[in-house]
Amino acid sequence: MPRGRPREFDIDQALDRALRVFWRKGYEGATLPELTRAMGINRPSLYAAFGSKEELFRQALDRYAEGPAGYLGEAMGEPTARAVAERLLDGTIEVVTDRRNPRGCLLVQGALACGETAESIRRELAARRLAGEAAIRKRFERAIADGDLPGDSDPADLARYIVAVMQGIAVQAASGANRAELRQVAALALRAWPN
Amino acid sequence: MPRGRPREFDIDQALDRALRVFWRKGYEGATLPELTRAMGINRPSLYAAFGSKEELFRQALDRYAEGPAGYLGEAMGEPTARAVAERLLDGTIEVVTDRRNPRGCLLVQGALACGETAESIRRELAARRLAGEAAIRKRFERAIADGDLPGDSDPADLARYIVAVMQGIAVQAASGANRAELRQVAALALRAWPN
DNA sequence: CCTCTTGTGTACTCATCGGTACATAATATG
DNA sequence: CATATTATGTACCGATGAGTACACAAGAGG
Repeated sequence: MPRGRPREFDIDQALDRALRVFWRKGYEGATLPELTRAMGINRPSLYAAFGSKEELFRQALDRYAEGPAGYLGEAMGEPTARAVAERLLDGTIEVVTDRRNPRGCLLVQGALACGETAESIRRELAARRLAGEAAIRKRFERAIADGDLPGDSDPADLARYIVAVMQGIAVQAASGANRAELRQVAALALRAWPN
Repeated sequence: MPRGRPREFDIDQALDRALRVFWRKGYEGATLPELTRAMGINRPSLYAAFGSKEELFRQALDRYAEGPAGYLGEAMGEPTARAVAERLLDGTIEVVTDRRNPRGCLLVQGALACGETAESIRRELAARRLAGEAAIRKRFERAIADGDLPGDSDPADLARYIVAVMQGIAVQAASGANRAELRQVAALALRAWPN
Protein backbone atom coordinates (compact mmCIF):
# COMPACT_ATOMS: atom_id res chain seq x y z
CA MET A 1 0.00 0.00 0.00
CA PRO A 2 1.37 3.42 -0.86
CA ARG A 3 2.20 5.60 2.10
CA GLY A 4 1.63 9.30 2.43
CA ARG A 5 -0.78 11.52 0.62
CA PRO A 6 -1.90 10.01 -2.68
CA ARG A 7 -1.03 11.72 -5.93
CA GLU A 8 -4.00 13.66 -7.25
CA PHE A 9 -3.25 13.39 -10.97
CA ASP A 10 -2.73 10.59 -13.47
CA ILE A 11 0.98 10.47 -14.12
CA ASP A 12 0.60 8.84 -17.56
CA GLN A 13 -1.90 11.39 -18.70
CA ALA A 14 0.31 14.19 -17.43
CA LEU A 15 3.26 12.74 -19.36
CA ASP A 16 1.12 12.57 -22.48
CA ARG A 17 0.23 16.20 -22.14
CA ALA A 18 3.86 17.14 -21.57
CA LEU A 19 4.81 15.20 -24.70
CA ARG A 20 2.41 17.31 -26.72
CA VAL A 21 3.97 20.50 -25.42
CA PHE A 22 7.54 19.37 -26.15
CA TRP A 23 6.45 18.16 -29.56
CA ARG A 24 4.94 21.51 -30.40
CA LYS A 25 7.61 23.71 -28.88
CA GLY A 26 10.82 21.72 -28.66
CA TYR A 27 12.79 21.15 -25.49
CA GLU A 28 13.84 24.68 -24.74
CA GLY A 29 10.77 26.24 -26.25
CA ALA A 30 8.54 24.43 -23.78
CA THR A 31 8.47 26.51 -20.60
CA LEU A 32 7.60 25.23 -17.17
CA PRO A 33 4.45 27.34 -16.87
CA GLU A 34 3.28 25.91 -20.21
CA LEU A 35 4.09 22.38 -19.16
CA THR A 36 2.45 22.58 -15.76
CA ARG A 37 -0.60 24.26 -17.23
CA ALA A 38 -1.02 21.58 -19.88
CA MET A 39 -0.39 18.83 -17.35
CA GLY A 40 -2.86 20.32 -14.91
CA ILE A 41 -0.41 20.27 -12.03
CA ASN A 42 1.85 22.78 -10.37
CA ARG A 43 5.57 23.00 -10.44
CA PRO A 44 6.60 21.13 -7.29
CA SER A 45 4.34 18.24 -8.28
CA LEU A 46 6.10 18.07 -11.63
CA TYR A 47 9.50 17.96 -9.98
CA ALA A 48 8.38 15.40 -7.41
CA ALA A 49 6.97 13.13 -10.10
CA PHE A 50 9.52 13.56 -12.91
CA GLY A 51 12.67 14.94 -11.34
CA SER A 52 13.47 17.81 -13.68
CA LYS A 53 12.55 19.29 -17.03
CA GLU A 54 15.25 17.24 -18.70
CA GLU A 55 14.12 13.95 -17.13
CA LEU A 56 10.55 14.79 -18.05
CA PHE A 57 11.65 15.32 -21.63
CA ARG A 58 13.45 11.99 -21.75
CA GLN A 59 10.38 10.22 -20.41
CA ALA A 60 8.32 12.04 -23.01
CA LEU A 61 10.72 10.74 -25.67
CA ASP A 62 10.14 7.18 -24.50
CA ARG A 63 6.42 7.74 -24.65
CA TYR A 64 6.77 9.20 -28.12
CA ALA A 65 8.57 6.07 -29.28
CA GLU A 66 5.86 3.82 -27.86
CA GLY A 67 2.94 5.95 -28.98
CA PRO A 68 2.99 8.31 -31.95
CA ALA A 69 6.22 6.85 -33.34
CA GLY A 70 5.13 3.30 -32.67
CA TYR A 71 4.50 2.72 -36.35
CA LEU A 72 8.24 2.50 -36.73
CA GLY A 73 8.45 -0.71 -34.75
CA GLU A 74 5.32 -2.06 -36.40
CA ALA A 75 6.75 -1.40 -39.84
CA MET A 76 9.62 -3.76 -39.09
CA GLY A 77 7.15 -6.61 -39.04
CA GLU A 78 6.12 -6.10 -42.65
CA PRO A 79 7.01 -9.07 -44.84
CA THR A 80 9.16 -7.35 -47.46
CA ALA A 81 11.62 -4.47 -47.51
CA ARG A 82 9.39 -2.58 -49.87
CA ALA A 83 6.40 -3.06 -47.59
CA VAL A 84 8.55 -1.84 -44.69
CA ALA A 85 9.48 1.26 -46.64
CA GLU A 86 5.87 1.92 -47.62
CA ARG A 87 4.69 1.47 -44.08
CA LEU A 88 7.36 3.82 -42.75
CA LEU A 89 6.41 6.57 -45.16
CA ASP A 90 2.68 6.08 -44.68
CA GLY A 91 3.09 6.00 -40.92
CA THR A 92 5.07 9.21 -40.97
CA ILE A 93 2.45 10.93 -43.10
CA GLU A 94 -0.33 9.67 -40.88
CA VAL A 95 1.28 11.02 -37.73
CA VAL A 96 2.47 14.37 -39.00
CA THR A 97 -0.83 15.22 -40.65
CA ASP A 98 -3.08 13.99 -37.84
CA ARG A 99 -4.93 17.06 -36.70
CA ARG A 100 -4.69 15.93 -33.10
CA ASN A 101 -0.90 15.99 -33.31
CA PRO A 102 1.56 18.84 -33.60
CA ARG A 103 3.06 18.95 -37.06
CA GLY A 104 6.56 17.69 -37.51
CA CYS A 105 8.78 15.17 -35.76
CA LEU A 106 9.69 15.52 -32.12
CA LEU A 107 13.15 14.07 -32.74
CA VAL A 108 13.82 16.77 -35.31
CA GLN A 109 11.95 19.67 -33.74
CA GLY A 110 13.13 19.09 -30.23
CA ALA A 111 16.80 19.47 -30.97
CA LEU A 112 16.96 23.10 -31.84
CA ALA A 113 17.53 26.33 -30.09
CA CYS A 114 19.86 24.53 -27.79
CA GLY A 115 21.87 26.59 -25.43
CA GLU A 116 24.97 24.84 -24.18
CA THR A 117 22.82 23.55 -21.35
CA ALA A 118 20.77 21.46 -23.70
CA GLU A 119 23.68 20.09 -25.69
CA SER A 120 23.05 16.73 -24.04
CA ILE A 121 19.47 16.87 -25.29
CA ARG A 122 20.72 17.51 -28.78
CA ARG A 123 22.97 14.48 -28.61
CA GLU A 124 20.20 12.37 -27.17
CA LEU A 125 17.90 13.25 -30.05
CA ALA A 126 20.58 12.61 -32.66
CA ALA A 127 21.28 9.25 -31.00
CA ARG A 128 17.61 8.30 -31.12
CA ARG A 129 17.36 9.28 -34.76
CA LEU A 130 20.40 7.16 -35.55
CA ALA A 131 19.02 4.25 -33.54
CA GLY A 132 15.86 4.32 -35.63
CA GLU A 133 17.90 4.38 -38.80
CA ALA A 134 20.01 1.47 -37.57
CA ALA A 135 16.90 -0.60 -36.88
CA ILE A 136 15.73 0.02 -40.43
CA ARG A 137 19.13 -0.87 -41.83
CA LYS A 138 19.10 -4.16 -39.92
CA ARG A 139 15.66 -4.94 -41.30
CA PHE A 140 16.93 -4.33 -44.83
CA GLU A 141 19.95 -6.54 -44.23
CA ARG A 142 17.56 -9.31 -43.30
CA ALA A 143 15.58 -8.53 -46.44
CA ILE A 144 18.65 -9.21 -48.55
CA ALA A 145 19.11 -12.51 -46.79
CA ASP A 146 15.42 -13.19 -47.38
CA GLY A 147 15.91 -12.40 -51.04
CA ASP A 148 13.33 -9.61 -51.20
CA LEU A 149 16.00 -6.99 -51.81
CA PRO A 150 18.56 -7.34 -54.61
CA GLY A 151 21.90 -8.55 -53.29
CA ASP A 152 23.71 -5.51 -54.64
CA SER A 153 21.55 -3.08 -52.65
CA ASP A 154 23.22 -1.27 -49.78
CA PRO A 155 20.97 -1.56 -46.72
CA ALA A 156 22.65 1.40 -45.02
CA ASP A 157 22.06 3.62 -48.06
CA LEU A 158 18.44 2.53 -48.35
CA ALA A 159 17.83 3.12 -44.66
CA ARG A 160 19.38 6.57 -44.84
CA TYR A 161 17.33 7.38 -47.89
CA ILE A 162 14.05 6.34 -46.32
CA VAL A 163 14.84 8.19 -43.12
CA ALA A 164 15.77 11.28 -45.10
CA VAL A 165 12.46 11.19 -46.92
CA MET A 166 10.61 10.64 -43.64
CA GLN A 167 12.31 13.65 -42.11
CA GLY A 168 11.72 15.69 -45.24
CA ILE A 169 8.04 14.80 -45.06
CA ALA A 170 7.94 15.90 -41.44
CA VAL A 171 9.44 19.28 -42.32
CA GLN A 172 7.02 19.69 -45.22
CA ALA A 173 4.14 18.99 -42.87
CA ALA A 174 5.42 21.76 -40.63
CA SER A 175 5.40 24.02 -43.69
CA GLY A 176 1.75 23.20 -44.19
CA ALA A 177 1.72 20.35 -46.72
CA ASN A 178 -1.42 18.22 -46.55
CA ARG A 179 -1.86 14.48 -46.59
CA ALA A 180 -2.50 14.14 -50.30
CA GLU A 181 0.56 16.18 -51.16
CA LEU A 182 2.74 14.13 -48.86
CA ARG A 183 1.39 10.88 -50.29
CA GLN A 184 2.63 12.05 -53.67
CA VAL A 185 6.05 12.63 -52.17
CA ALA A 186 6.03 9.12 -50.73
CA ALA A 187 4.91 7.62 -54.01
CA LEU A 188 7.69 9.41 -55.85
CA ALA A 189 10.22 8.32 -53.26
CA LEU A 190 9.20 4.71 -53.72
CA ARG A 191 9.82 4.88 -57.45
CA ALA A 192 13.49 4.77 -56.51
CA TRP A 193 13.04 1.47 -54.72
CA PRO A 194 15.15 -1.41 -56.06
CA ASN A 195 13.23 -4.39 -57.39
CA MET B 1 29.72 62.83 -46.35
CA PRO B 2 28.40 60.91 -43.39
CA ARG B 3 27.82 63.00 -40.30
CA GLY B 4 28.64 62.08 -36.75
CA ARG B 5 31.03 59.51 -35.42
CA PRO B 6 31.88 56.84 -37.99
CA ARG B 7 30.90 53.23 -37.33
CA GLU B 8 33.89 51.25 -36.10
CA PHE B 9 32.90 47.85 -37.49
CA ASP B 10 32.08 46.38 -40.89
CA ILE B 11 28.33 45.96 -40.97
CA ASP B 12 28.43 43.21 -43.61
CA GLN B 13 30.98 41.18 -41.74
CA ALA B 14 29.00 41.59 -38.54
CA LEU B 15 25.87 40.36 -40.32
CA ASP B 16 27.79 37.36 -41.63
CA ARG B 17 28.88 36.48 -38.14
CA ALA B 18 25.36 36.87 -36.83
CA LEU B 19 24.12 34.59 -39.60
CA ARG B 20 26.47 31.89 -38.38
CA VAL B 21 25.19 32.14 -34.86
CA PHE B 22 21.52 31.99 -35.92
CA TRP B 23 22.31 29.10 -38.23
CA ARG B 24 23.94 27.16 -35.43
CA LYS B 25 21.48 27.98 -32.67
CA GLY B 26 18.21 28.99 -34.27
CA TYR B 27 16.42 32.25 -33.67
CA GLU B 28 15.60 31.90 -30.01
CA GLY B 29 18.66 29.83 -29.21
CA ALA B 30 20.93 32.66 -30.31
CA THR B 31 21.31 34.98 -27.34
CA LEU B 32 22.32 38.59 -27.52
CA PRO B 33 25.58 38.05 -25.64
CA GLU B 34 26.47 35.31 -28.13
CA LEU B 35 25.54 37.47 -31.07
CA THR B 36 27.40 40.56 -29.91
CA ARG B 37 30.43 38.49 -29.00
CA ALA B 38 30.54 36.83 -32.42
CA MET B 39 29.94 40.13 -34.17
CA GLY B 40 32.65 41.87 -32.18
CA ILE B 41 30.38 44.72 -31.14
CA ASN B 42 28.35 45.58 -28.08
CA ARG B 43 24.64 45.59 -27.61
CA PRO B 44 23.74 49.21 -28.31
CA SER B 45 25.77 49.11 -31.52
CA LEU B 46 23.79 46.08 -32.62
CA TYR B 47 20.50 47.83 -31.94
CA ALA B 48 21.66 51.02 -33.61
CA ALA B 49 22.77 49.15 -36.73
CA PHE B 50 20.08 46.49 -37.05
CA GLY B 51 17.11 47.65 -35.00
CA SER B 52 16.30 44.54 -33.02
CA LYS B 53 17.08 40.86 -32.75
CA GLU B 54 14.20 40.06 -35.04
CA GLU B 55 15.25 42.54 -37.72
CA LEU B 56 18.79 41.26 -37.47
CA PHE B 57 17.50 37.73 -38.03
CA ARG B 58 15.51 38.78 -41.08
CA GLN B 59 18.57 40.48 -42.55
CA ALA B 60 20.55 37.34 -41.80
CA LEU B 61 17.92 35.35 -43.72
CA ASP B 62 18.40 37.59 -46.74
CA ARG B 63 22.12 37.10 -46.52
CA TYR B 64 21.62 33.36 -46.23
CA ALA B 65 19.60 33.36 -49.42
CA GLU B 66 22.28 35.30 -51.28
CA GLY B 67 25.23 33.41 -49.82
CA PRO B 68 25.10 29.84 -48.55
CA ALA B 69 21.72 29.15 -50.14
CA GLY B 70 22.67 30.88 -53.36
CA TYR B 71 23.03 27.54 -55.11
CA LEU B 72 19.24 27.45 -55.19
CA GLY B 73 19.02 30.35 -57.58
CA GLU B 74 21.96 29.07 -59.60
CA ALA B 75 20.34 25.66 -59.96
CA MET B 76 17.41 27.28 -61.77
CA GLY B 77 19.76 28.11 -64.60
CA GLU B 78 20.57 24.48 -65.36
CA PRO B 79 19.39 23.41 -68.80
CA THR B 80 17.14 20.49 -67.87
CA ALA B 81 14.83 19.63 -64.99
CA ARG B 82 16.99 16.69 -64.07
CA ALA B 83 20.09 18.85 -64.02
CA VAL B 84 18.22 21.30 -61.82
CA ALA B 85 17.31 18.51 -59.41
CA GLU B 86 20.87 17.21 -59.35
CA ARG B 87 22.26 20.65 -58.75
CA LEU B 88 19.80 21.27 -55.91
CA LEU B 89 20.72 18.06 -54.14
CA ASP B 90 24.44 18.50 -54.71
CA GLY B 91 24.29 22.10 -53.56
CA THR B 92 22.46 21.11 -50.41
CA ILE B 93 25.00 18.42 -49.62
CA GLU B 94 27.88 20.79 -50.30
CA VAL B 95 26.55 23.43 -47.93
CA VAL B 96 25.44 21.20 -45.08
CA THR B 97 28.66 19.22 -45.01
CA ASP B 98 31.02 22.14 -45.43
CA ARG B 99 33.08 22.15 -42.27
CA ARG B 100 33.06 25.93 -42.21
CA ASN B 101 29.27 25.91 -41.96
CA PRO B 102 26.95 24.83 -39.19
CA ARG B 103 25.22 21.59 -40.06
CA GLY B 104 21.65 21.74 -41.22
CA CYS B 105 19.45 24.30 -42.90
CA LEU B 106 18.78 27.68 -41.35
CA LEU B 107 15.23 27.72 -42.68
CA VAL B 108 14.53 24.44 -40.90
CA GLN B 109 16.65 24.88 -37.81
CA GLY B 110 15.72 28.47 -37.20
CA ALA B 111 12.04 27.79 -36.75
CA LEU B 112 12.26 25.70 -33.66
CA ALA B 113 11.80 26.29 -30.02
CA CYS B 114 9.52 29.16 -30.77
CA GLY B 115 7.75 30.82 -27.93
CA GLU B 116 4.64 32.73 -28.92
CA THR B 117 6.89 35.75 -29.32
CA ALA B 118 8.62 34.14 -32.25
CA GLU B 119 5.52 32.86 -33.98
CA SER B 120 6.05 35.49 -36.66
CA ILE B 121 9.54 34.12 -37.19
CA ARG B 122 8.13 30.66 -37.63
CA ARG B 123 5.72 31.89 -40.26
CA GLU B 124 8.45 33.83 -42.01
CA LEU B 125 10.61 30.72 -42.26
CA ALA B 126 7.74 28.58 -43.52
CA ALA B 127 6.97 31.26 -46.09
CA ARG B 128 10.57 31.30 -47.29
CA ARG B 129 10.63 27.54 -47.56
CA LEU B 130 7.43 27.62 -49.60
CA ALA B 131 8.80 30.40 -51.78
CA GLY B 132 11.81 28.25 -52.59
CA GLU B 133 9.58 25.33 -53.43
CA ALA B 134 7.42 27.53 -55.63
CA ALA B 135 10.46 28.70 -57.58
CA ILE B 136 11.42 25.09 -58.20
CA ARG B 137 7.90 24.22 -59.27
CA LYS B 138 7.89 27.08 -61.76
CA ARG B 139 11.19 25.88 -63.16
CA PHE B 140 9.73 22.39 -63.64
CA GLU B 141 6.65 23.81 -65.32
CA ARG B 142 8.96 25.46 -67.80
CA ALA B 143 10.75 22.14 -68.21
CA ILE B 144 7.53 20.51 -69.31
CA ALA B 145 7.02 23.25 -71.86
CA ASP B 146 10.64 22.73 -72.94
CA GLY B 147 9.95 19.04 -73.30
CA ASP B 148 12.62 17.85 -70.91
CA LEU B 149 10.05 16.58 -68.43
CA PRO B 150 7.28 14.17 -69.47
CA GLY B 151 3.99 15.95 -69.99
CA ASP B 152 2.23 13.82 -67.42
CA SER B 153 4.65 14.79 -64.64
CA ASP B 154 3.26 17.02 -61.90
CA PRO B 155 5.70 19.91 -61.36
CA ALA B 156 4.28 20.62 -57.91
CA ASP B 157 4.78 17.01 -56.81
CA LEU B 158 8.29 16.91 -58.17
CA ALA B 159 9.19 20.19 -56.49
CA ARG B 160 7.79 19.00 -53.19
CA TYR B 161 9.67 15.76 -53.51
CA ILE B 162 13.00 17.41 -54.23
CA VAL B 163 12.53 19.89 -51.41
CA ALA B 164 11.62 17.07 -49.03
CA VAL B 165 14.79 15.21 -49.93
CA MET B 166 16.83 18.40 -49.53
CA GLN B 167 15.38 18.96 -46.10
CA GLY B 168 15.87 15.32 -45.19
CA ILE B 169 19.50 15.61 -46.22
CA ALA B 170 19.90 18.67 -44.03
CA VAL B 171 18.50 16.83 -41.03
CA GLN B 172 20.73 13.85 -41.71
CA ALA B 173 23.73 16.14 -41.82
CA ALA B 174 22.76 17.44 -38.40
CA SER B 175 22.68 13.82 -37.23
CA GLY B 176 26.25 13.42 -38.40
CA ALA B 177 25.95 11.96 -41.89
CA ASN B 178 29.00 12.65 -44.06
CA ARG B 179 29.24 13.77 -47.65
CA ALA B 180 29.63 10.33 -49.18
CA GLU B 181 26.61 9.03 -47.33
CA LEU B 182 24.49 11.97 -48.40
CA ARG B 183 25.59 11.57 -52.02
CA GLN B 184 24.17 8.07 -51.91
CA VAL B 185 20.90 9.48 -50.65
CA ALA B 186 20.85 11.96 -53.52
CA ALA B 187 21.68 9.26 -56.05
CA LEU B 188 18.86 7.11 -54.75
CA ALA B 189 16.47 10.02 -54.80
CA LEU B 190 17.27 10.71 -58.44
CA ARG B 191 16.40 7.14 -59.41
CA ALA B 192 12.82 8.24 -58.96
CA TRP B 193 13.22 10.96 -61.55
CA PRO B 194 10.90 10.73 -64.55
CA ASN B 195 12.59 10.34 -67.92
C1' DC C 1 36.89 76.46 -31.36
C1' DC C 2 32.04 75.35 -30.84
C1' DT C 3 28.08 72.69 -31.97
C1' DC C 4 25.53 69.08 -34.06
C1' DT C 5 25.23 64.41 -35.08
C1' DT C 6 26.08 59.73 -34.69
C1' DG C 7 28.56 55.64 -32.59
C1' DT C 8 30.40 53.34 -28.32
C1' DG C 9 30.51 51.36 -23.52
C1' DT C 10 28.76 50.79 -18.92
C1' DA C 11 25.20 49.85 -16.30
C1' DC C 12 20.90 49.50 -15.75
C1' DT C 13 15.56 48.03 -16.53
C1' DC C 14 11.85 44.56 -16.28
C1' DA C 15 10.29 39.97 -17.58
C1' DT C 16 10.94 35.26 -17.51
C1' DC C 17 13.65 31.27 -17.08
C1' DG C 18 14.39 26.61 -14.30
C1' DG C 19 14.35 25.18 -9.75
C1' DT C 20 13.18 25.07 -4.62
C1' DA C 21 11.90 26.24 0.66
C1' DC C 22 8.37 25.88 3.47
C1' DA C 23 3.96 25.49 5.39
C1' DT C 24 -0.05 22.64 4.96
C1' DA C 25 -3.08 18.74 3.52
C1' DA C 26 -4.02 13.89 2.99
C1' DT C 27 -3.16 9.26 3.53
C1' DA C 28 -1.00 4.69 5.97
C1' DT C 29 0.68 2.64 10.05
C1' DG C 30 0.94 2.08 15.06
C1' DC D 1 -5.46 9.74 18.25
C1' DA D 2 -0.38 10.27 17.17
C1' DT D 3 3.20 9.99 13.94
C1' DA D 4 5.57 9.18 9.72
C1' DT D 5 5.35 9.92 4.88
C1' DT D 6 4.20 11.81 0.65
C1' DA D 7 1.67 15.44 -2.25
C1' DT D 8 0.13 20.18 -2.94
C1' DG D 9 0.28 25.37 -3.28
C1' DT D 10 2.33 29.76 -2.52
C1' DA D 11 5.90 32.38 -2.75
C1' DC D 12 10.27 32.77 -3.36
C1' DC D 13 15.57 32.21 -5.40
C1' DG D 14 19.51 33.41 -8.50
C1' DA D 15 20.50 33.49 -13.37
C1' DT D 16 19.64 35.14 -17.70
C1' DG D 17 16.70 36.83 -21.39
C1' DA D 18 15.84 41.21 -24.63
C1' DG D 19 16.03 45.93 -24.69
C1' DT D 20 17.57 50.83 -23.24
C1' DA D 21 19.22 55.34 -20.58
C1' DC D 22 22.90 57.97 -20.29
C1' DA D 23 27.47 59.66 -20.31
C1' DC D 24 31.17 60.03 -23.36
C1' DA D 25 33.93 59.78 -27.79
C1' DA D 26 34.72 60.87 -32.67
C1' DG D 27 33.91 62.86 -36.61
C1' DA D 28 31.51 66.94 -39.86
C1' DG D 29 29.95 71.76 -40.65
C1' DG D 30 29.94 76.39 -39.21
